[in-house]
Amino acid sequence: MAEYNPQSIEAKWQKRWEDARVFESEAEPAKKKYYVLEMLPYPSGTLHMGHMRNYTIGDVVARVKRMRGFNVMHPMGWDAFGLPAENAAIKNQTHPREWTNKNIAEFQRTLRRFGFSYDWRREISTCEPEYYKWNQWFFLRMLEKGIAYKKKSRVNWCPKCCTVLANEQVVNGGYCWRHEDTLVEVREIEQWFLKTTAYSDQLLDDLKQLEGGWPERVITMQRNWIGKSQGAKVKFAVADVPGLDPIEIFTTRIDTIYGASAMILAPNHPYVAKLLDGSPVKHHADAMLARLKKTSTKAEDIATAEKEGFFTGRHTINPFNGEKLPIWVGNFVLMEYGTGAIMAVPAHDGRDFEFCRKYGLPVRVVIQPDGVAPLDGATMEAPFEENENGKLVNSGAYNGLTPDAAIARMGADAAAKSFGKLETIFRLRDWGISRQRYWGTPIPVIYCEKDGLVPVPEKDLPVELPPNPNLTGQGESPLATTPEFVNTSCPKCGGPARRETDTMDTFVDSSWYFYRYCDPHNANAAFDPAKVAYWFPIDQYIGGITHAILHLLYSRFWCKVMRDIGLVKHDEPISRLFTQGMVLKGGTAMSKSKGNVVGAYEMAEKYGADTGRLYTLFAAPPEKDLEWSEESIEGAWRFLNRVFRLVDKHAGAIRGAGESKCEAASLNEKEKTLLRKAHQTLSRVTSDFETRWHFNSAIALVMELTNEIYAAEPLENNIRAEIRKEVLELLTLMLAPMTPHLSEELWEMLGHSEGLWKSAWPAINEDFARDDEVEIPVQVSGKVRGRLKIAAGATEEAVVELAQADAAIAAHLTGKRIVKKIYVPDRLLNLVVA
RNA sequence: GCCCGGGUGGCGGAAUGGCAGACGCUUAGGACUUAAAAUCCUGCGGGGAUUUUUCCUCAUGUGGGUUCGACUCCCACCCCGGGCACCA
Repeated sequence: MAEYNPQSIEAKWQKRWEDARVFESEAEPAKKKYYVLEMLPYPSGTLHMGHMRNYTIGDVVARVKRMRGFNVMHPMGWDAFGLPAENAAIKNQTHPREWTNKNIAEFQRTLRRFGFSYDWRREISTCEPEYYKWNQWFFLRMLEKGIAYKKKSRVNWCPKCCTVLANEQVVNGGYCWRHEDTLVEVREIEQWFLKTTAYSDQLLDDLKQLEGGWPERVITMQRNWIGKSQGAKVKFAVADVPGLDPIEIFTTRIDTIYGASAMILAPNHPYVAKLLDGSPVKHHADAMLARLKKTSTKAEDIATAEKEGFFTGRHTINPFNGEKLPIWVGNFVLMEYGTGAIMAVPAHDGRDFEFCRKYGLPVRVVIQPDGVAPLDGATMEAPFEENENGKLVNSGAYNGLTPDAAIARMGADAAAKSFGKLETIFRLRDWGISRQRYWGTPIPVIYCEKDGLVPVPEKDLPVELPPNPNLTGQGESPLATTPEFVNTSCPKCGGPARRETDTMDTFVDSSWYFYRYCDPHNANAAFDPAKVAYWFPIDQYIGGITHAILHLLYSRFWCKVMRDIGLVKHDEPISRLFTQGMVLKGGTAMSKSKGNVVGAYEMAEKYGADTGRLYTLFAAPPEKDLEWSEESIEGAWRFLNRVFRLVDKHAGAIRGAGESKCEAASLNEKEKTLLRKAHQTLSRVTSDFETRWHFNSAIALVMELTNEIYAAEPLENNIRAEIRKEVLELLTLMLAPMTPHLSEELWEMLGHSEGLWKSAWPAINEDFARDDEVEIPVQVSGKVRGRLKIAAGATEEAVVELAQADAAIAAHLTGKRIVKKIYVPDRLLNLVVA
């Protein structure tokens, strides 16, 4: 009697897989390909079971597809640049590279311990010059095309850190994450941007290509993020300050313009100061402005914040009817959206209604809903916001038009008189990629006094990070205070020049890394387009919902840029996306800071990788959150032991049985029953793997089969060795994608000299799987009153006759008339009585 | 406020409109053992009837509806989780 020893079994098979190079694959156009990918990890801390769930799901898919005959690429790499490495380096007086590489080694050790079927030859690390050289190369292409550009932009600046903070590092409504008593300032700094907005329409329209393959909610989140809004911009002249240009407003409802009661500006609109200069309200305006600006910070308050504002003392002219309107400043108008100025139409907009009622501004109805008594602006209690089921009133020449028709006409008229035009705006903004940090890709640009901005010539790439940076966490970019990096010569004139000291956002690295996997060691190009053409698009991408917007949007953008410079042919890089649920412990996501992690390596040491893998697949369906339970993992461990003992017990006899085959004709009843169960299980497990991704119910089915085999023990009394072989082999093969090490071991025990990795997914034998006899419930008026054993495929007449002959059922039929019979073949009979 | 998910035993969870609770955990009992662990077997939603057998009945957040039949479809509502949020 052997014992299940996962530690030795797992080490043994990992070595054999590696020696046989089982998971290595090459682009071979004659073969059907499958590219499965899990989001690359940021190597920090240690891997816990939350991470492993992601990789386990991907590995099951990869292994199933291999058994199905696909040429599978399944790579892994490291998102190795980023702030935590730099902060850790400052704290521990080490180099970010040292810290990062130590973590990578630890991550790799853990992933290998779990036996994931990665092609490790394709491993990439984004902090290596061989990789980030191509970030720089792409940047230069984008610079040529005008997609990369520099502009002044507002950034979050912490006066104590003396550096720029990312939005995520601004906490509690405007304070620094590391100095919670320090208010973050807004500063204007020159920053590099990528023109994602040049692709707004494509990024939106191509979402259609992803329908069916991506989760609906991810598509929705991206659509909202891009935020396309069709409307109009209209210029309103300023009435009582000479020499000021007109103020432009944005509206989606130009059809309501005759109902405007005021113009409202964002508190930080550049005109506010000009309008207030010399205004009668100047004396108290500053205090009010400060107050309005303050209310717009805290996210939670925005929902409950009351609309507030003040009159500037100035007026504007409605270009459509020449009406003189007061100009107000309001806290609910955002400078970041549209033009930072709106027209307030209280009768037809909820926010304007609230604001105008509060300050006593007039409410004028200009859209009269169909079929109701005329609305009265003075008394109405809620605005009429619909843009259908109504007609224009009080709108001069436009009276009687539907809102849609009015929008078209008024847009055209405004354009003809050049005070406005219909326009589509987007919420999406350009991607700011400048970071004033060391541990990132240097932006390959040089500033020369004579020649100005000069791109680094391609032959000089990569611009490498200096090995000994001046890392203090203080002051501006560390690169700026490292003279050997900054000082260089101009590629054009050879004169003295300075390098750009900003580095790139790490989302740049992850926007195209999956292309590099196709050709990871190419020294002459980011990749060979032919290899990418074979492997792309990615057939299945698996990761957390946390990346639903930024990473996936940037990746889509990058793909389109690459397509436009001729590197790839597809519009979208990822055909199918799967977002797995989180692993929780004590109700919250595992994280080091919460101290509730279950370490992956420790897990494998205690129970073995196969048990860890099986448990994460069994405990919940993959898209849902999973609450970690130490008791349940014992159950997974017990099950694998059970399977091991079963195979161990029969392996000797099976090996002795040689190559004899199961023949349907010669089977006895017990053999038939067992084979039927095995093939029925196979049939359902196959569909759980292929179409439904219900790994948890697939495992339940395999457990059920195992229980049935145990129930038939001692098998040797009734079931011939070749039948036992067939059944135990199916069991082994069905488990193989989930518990690959154990399955290999069992496969060998069953007498196979060739590795299981060479096996195809087993074929369902329909003859074995077919039921001769089925038990069906019989309902009388929808209530189950009995069960019948019937021959499979029996006719309705035969079944009804049997039912009427059954005493228990007949009892419910006596004295009643059968008014309807519903027979679902081999499933159910329902007799409706009156 | 809007948009997604989700609500089924003590717990995790199963169920193309067709026997609700598969499978696992927990737990109780039994077998094996000097004993324990491991293992194997059996029971385990509530209520009721019954002598074992077994039968009845209620039950998938709440209230309606469609249907011969609803965890599943439709309408309204409640609760939980997530995302977005004054987007003009």
